[in-house]
Amino acid sequence: MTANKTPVRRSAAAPNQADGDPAGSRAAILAAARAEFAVHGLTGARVNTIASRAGVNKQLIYYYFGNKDGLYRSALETVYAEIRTQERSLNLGQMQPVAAMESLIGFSFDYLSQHPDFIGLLNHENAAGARHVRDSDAIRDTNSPLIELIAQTLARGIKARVFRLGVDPVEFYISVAGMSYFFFSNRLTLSSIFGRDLGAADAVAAYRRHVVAFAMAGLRP
Amino acid sequence: MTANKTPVRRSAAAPNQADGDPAGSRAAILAAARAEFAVHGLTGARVNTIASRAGVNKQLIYYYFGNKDGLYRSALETVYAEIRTQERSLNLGQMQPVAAMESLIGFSFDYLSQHPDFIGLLNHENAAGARHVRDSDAIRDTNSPLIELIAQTLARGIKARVFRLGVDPVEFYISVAGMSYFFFSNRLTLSSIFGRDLGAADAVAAYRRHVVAFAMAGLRP
Amino acid sequence: MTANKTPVRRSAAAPNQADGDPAGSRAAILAAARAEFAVHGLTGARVNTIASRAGVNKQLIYYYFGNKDGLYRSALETVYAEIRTQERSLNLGQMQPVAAMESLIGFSFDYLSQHPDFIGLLNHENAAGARHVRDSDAIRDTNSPLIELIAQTLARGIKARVFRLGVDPVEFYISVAGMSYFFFSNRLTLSSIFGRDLGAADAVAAYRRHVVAFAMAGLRP
Amino acid sequence: MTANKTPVRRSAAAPNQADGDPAGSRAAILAAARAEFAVHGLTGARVNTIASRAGVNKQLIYYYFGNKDGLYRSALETVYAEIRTQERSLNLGQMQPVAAMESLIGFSFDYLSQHPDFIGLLNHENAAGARHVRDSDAIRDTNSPLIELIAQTLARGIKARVFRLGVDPVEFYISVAGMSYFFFSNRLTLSSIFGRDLGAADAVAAYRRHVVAFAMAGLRP
DNA sequence: AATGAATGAGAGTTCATTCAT
DNA sequence: TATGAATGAACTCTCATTCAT
Repeated sequence: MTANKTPVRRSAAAPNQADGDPAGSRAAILAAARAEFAVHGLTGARVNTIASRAGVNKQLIYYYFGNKDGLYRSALETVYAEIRTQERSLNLGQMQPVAAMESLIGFSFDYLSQHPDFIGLLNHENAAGARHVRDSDAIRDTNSPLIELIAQTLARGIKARVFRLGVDPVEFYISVAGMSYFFFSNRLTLSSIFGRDLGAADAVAAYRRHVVAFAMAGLRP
Repeated sequence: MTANKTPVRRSAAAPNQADGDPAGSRAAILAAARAEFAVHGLTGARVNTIASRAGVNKQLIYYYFGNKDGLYRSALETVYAEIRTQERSLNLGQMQPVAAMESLIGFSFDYLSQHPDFIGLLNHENAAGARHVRDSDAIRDTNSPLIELIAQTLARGIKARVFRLGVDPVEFYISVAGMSYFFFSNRLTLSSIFGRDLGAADAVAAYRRHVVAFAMAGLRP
Repeated sequence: MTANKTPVRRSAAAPNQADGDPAGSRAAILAAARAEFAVHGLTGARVNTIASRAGVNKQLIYYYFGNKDGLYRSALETVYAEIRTQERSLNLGQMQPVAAMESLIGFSFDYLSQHPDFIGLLNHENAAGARHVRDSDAIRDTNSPLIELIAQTLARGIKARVFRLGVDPVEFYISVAGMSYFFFSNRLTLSSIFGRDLGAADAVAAYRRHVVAFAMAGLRP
Repeated sequence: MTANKTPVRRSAAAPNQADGDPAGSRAAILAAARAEFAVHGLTGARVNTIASRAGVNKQLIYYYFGNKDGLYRSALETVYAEIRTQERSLNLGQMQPVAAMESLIGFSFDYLSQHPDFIGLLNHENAAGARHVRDSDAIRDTNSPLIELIAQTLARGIKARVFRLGVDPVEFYISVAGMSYFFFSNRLTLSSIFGRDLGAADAVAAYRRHVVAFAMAGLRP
């Protein structure tokens, strides 16, 4: 009667839930939201689905995030914060220009490979006018270190006569990211059209090698 | 939509409508559908919106296309048919390998630049599992001549010692298309993040030059 | 097989419904709305209740009136239009001033007696800030003939030395209407407080006599 | 309510709150409740709004009043208790009948003028069936001294030959209260309809004079 | 006395679709 | 070929209320 009075909880019913754990509930909602929004976009996503995937009561979403839009904004900001954190952990200063640039290209490829949510969210956000990214201080204020990294590495490579002159860092970034992004983003239609399974591990590995080689070739003097 | 809906007279109100013109009505619906699906995807698109943009009665959509899914499939097939037609009109056989390849890269860039609907439809289709592209005989059967064109041009260039060996046509195509596709697809978020208007005419022109130069550099022996 | 093909309809299920009769459906919705809004106000009213009382599908309300607010506005305008029509049918020109004024006071009493919806709608509208009345052109533009009638009758009575000078028509109207309005509007609490059933027919009749006598006494020179 | 609800710190934010002051919290809740119920009625009122206006945690309302209905009942009883107290402070015995009656009419007008909450609560209570007034012992048991005061004053006036015979005190009360009540209760719609601002101080003062004069004229022998 | 977290029921509204002509 | 009327299912969101501390 005294000890173990903890009432029976409905835990373990849903996979990601965190009952009685505020921070956990919030995190579970965000994780489920990212996945759902990535696939269906803001309009197409279902709050019901997010709630049940997160293992929480639907209304808790409104309690924490106000409305669907607020949840979407939070999911978007979380995703951007994550990639920025990853980008910041890149340490290329010690490496030779060529190796540094190869790392950077590889990182870009690998990140997209491992974060399909990021791609999905960005695609829908762009299709819908990118209003949320534009309006989010949190996203705009934590800017990417990549452009700066690229610029520095390009400069070092030019000095070392291994890279050619006249490459704009932003354009270079867009090209490199685009080669990877398009591969993952459009993998399904491309696989259908070409009759080749681009999701297979060896296809991915081969394309990774191609991207690195191709981009590096584009930098040669 | 507000008060006292005494049936709204819609004639001559909508720009794309074609009263009493069967083929015109059908075409107007398809055009409106493409635009709507491109922005919102299959789930997010609204049949009501498509009808009013096309200037036709909503029920006419069901009369012609059965249901929303049928309309989506038709829109998708139309869009693919269009790009295939354009691709087929490319005539590179007479050109030198370098010029031919530059034409091809430029064509890919320009087509995406001029057909944002195509990008939007593909993005949503991929996000939703690419089921419709996979299941459409019409799309799969009219396969792209680009891979073959690339392969032939690469071979000619290798023979002429202007291109290097070992470039896979499909991978090359994905890289080249990706550089352009990502630029247009993600133009809005990229503009926000980089604080640079990538929609401006000079930015587009500059990036086009970059893409051609960069891809060609990647082919040098 | 040929004749009597009319499919079985669910008619006669709900009392006020008018299946397949657009004007009837619209009217049934409005009637149900008036009753519901009169009792519960805009916020408290339930669209579900209105639909089922009208015997129509809930969504038909949105089809015809856009939203709850549009329905409320229409109900309010209908109710005002009705009382204006009744007021206009008053014909006092032929009567002697005293008889004319007694008719007018009696009309005001009787109308409120027979239209509890009108009272309920007005009470809620005032409680909520009277925004809809203020914003409705239809209501403001069809102004009441009562003030003019009162003014003319007062003038005739003064000339005939049966009414005193210095009575403002608007203030007189408000007083007379108020005596009746308050009786019907607050009948329930007044009955409770005074332990007297003010809804009983004889109580109503007695109060009617009182109002006429009291108001007329107030006009004596 | 918008994004990222990290628990809003509400202390010192709301004007009426009384942190750590039990009686103050209770009073703040009641005051907020009266205002909210007066405008929106029992059904339309929002517990959330009352809590935030009172500057207290929503749950505290349940701690003190059980549920929304209990809070409503308390608000209603408080309001009735207040007017009864005011009524009891009237001291007309020393005054001449005419002056006494004028005081009484003026009191009724002034009280309604100064207590719009009272009007709002009564209106909604009547619209909803007056169940709470009927069921509240507290309200029914502390009956109004006004009817007795009116009866005594009328009797004194008849004796002094300044009032006529045959005026029923309850009917007289309803008429007098009605003239004032309707003016304040329906001020907004009346202002709209007549295009005259009945909330202006001079309009109120003029109408007060009218009511007193009109009612007194109705009592003349 | 006071609070943050959580929930079930139900509200208004949207939407694809069908009916009937 | 074309349209207005009508509907059921589902969706976002609100709200009173309870839990647990």
